[in-house]
Amino acid sequence: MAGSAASTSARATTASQRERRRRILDAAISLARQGGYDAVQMREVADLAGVALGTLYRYFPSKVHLLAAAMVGQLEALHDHLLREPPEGNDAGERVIAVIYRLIGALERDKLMGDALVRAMVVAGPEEVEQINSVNSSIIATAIHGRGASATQCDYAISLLIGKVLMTDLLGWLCGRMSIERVRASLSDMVAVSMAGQHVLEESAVGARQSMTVHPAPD
Amino acid sequence: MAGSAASTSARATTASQRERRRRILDAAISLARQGGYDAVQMREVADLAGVALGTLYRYFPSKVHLLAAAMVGQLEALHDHLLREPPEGNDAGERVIAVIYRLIGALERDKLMGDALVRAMVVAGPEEVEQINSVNSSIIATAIHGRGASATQCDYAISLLIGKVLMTDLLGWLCGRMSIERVRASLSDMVAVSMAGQHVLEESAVGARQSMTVHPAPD
DNA sequence: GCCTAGACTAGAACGCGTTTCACTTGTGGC
DNA sequence: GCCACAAGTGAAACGCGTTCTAGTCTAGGC
Repeated sequence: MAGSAASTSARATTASQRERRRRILDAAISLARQGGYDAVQMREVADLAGVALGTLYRYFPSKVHLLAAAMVGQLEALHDHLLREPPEGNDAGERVIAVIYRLIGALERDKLMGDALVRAMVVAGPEEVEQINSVNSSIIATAIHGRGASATQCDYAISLLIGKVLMTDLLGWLCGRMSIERVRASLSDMVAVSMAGQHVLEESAVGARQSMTVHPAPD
Repeated sequence: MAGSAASTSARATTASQRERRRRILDAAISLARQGGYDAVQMREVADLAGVALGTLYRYFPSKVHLLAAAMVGQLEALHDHLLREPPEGNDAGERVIAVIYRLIGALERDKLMGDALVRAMVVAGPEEVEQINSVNSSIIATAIHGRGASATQCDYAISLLIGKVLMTDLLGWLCGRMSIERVRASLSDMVAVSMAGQHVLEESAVGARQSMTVHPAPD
């Protein structure tokens, strides 16, 4: 959904292959949900999905790839959800906070899965992270400009920065070194500072990052 | 800092034990320098340090602990260096950028070691990260207020945020998903935005710290 | 001196991600 | 029908972090 078909289409050709791929991802999510990163063991995933270990590795070349793909799916689901029920708030800051809190809430409800996904993404390779960042940033950018207006490059640069702090804080929380309150506080600070300071990026045209492709807004 | 010995003293009692500990850390750094995270293999470290594997694990309960301890040492060395030759710059932003660029330069010169240290710290536990963040943030905070003035809570909150973006970007660079130019650009953005927007934290009495009062969780 | 406790050593063993291999299955082209 | 080749299977094997075991060395108390 939300263009996910396009992002994962390069591989699966046969219907049964798409089906296998889905079963594998489901198995991974299921294991993640009940035991976090460590519980997602490749042999277990293969068993649960009903495929051989070698097949699992043919579909996902490593555990990190597997979890990154799972994360993309989850984020796209969140994005869909947000598009259907846009965040409320009068200014950009409020909307961004609303979105972030919704995401944190989701992770709190499913902390173990969050653990698996975030820990995987930290060590993921360029392509996976690019995909994830792309969804991630368009979520935040969408919140910044609200519905209707289109995201500027500045919006995107800001949302990248916020996304980085978000990721670090989530990781800190999941690894047990930050309380959820401190995560919320840190992100409130970050959003407040960003909103207050973002004008400097507009002026200086520093935000011209060409390699960033904004996730296409689906309908 | 110069008193770095104090921060690691809790353990070693005998002189020979301090000596062993130092040999182990040296071995780890040496291996890291020549092959990055993956080259720091516990058996190799033990061999190179001339201790048994069990002994290595008695000193450092895991590879991550070992590398985190090594990182603290390196950061303290950098901090020492910075205290001796403070960063130049007329305003806080320039000084922070100067410090960050110096750090990036050091890592560029020794990329493999950076890889080992940063990747370890990402998954390190609370205590280790606390130590590292502490040094890290005081480096940035020192740069913000320049020599003489004392760091405010706001300075500290800002330096925490910058440190998070810094860590994420370094990780992105070391994992090959960001060019060094993009790292520099991202951090320039971050520092610019922070300096332009930090006043909002001063006003709001730095709600940032322990508890969060402002936004009720939406959803 | 001897004795005990704890530190050190050498090395085997375990767990899990990953790779490899020999074999079977199924699917499109003749 | 048949062939060939990619995809899937099952299981063994490898690498490295980590743990465990059995034996040795060393320092302090009697």
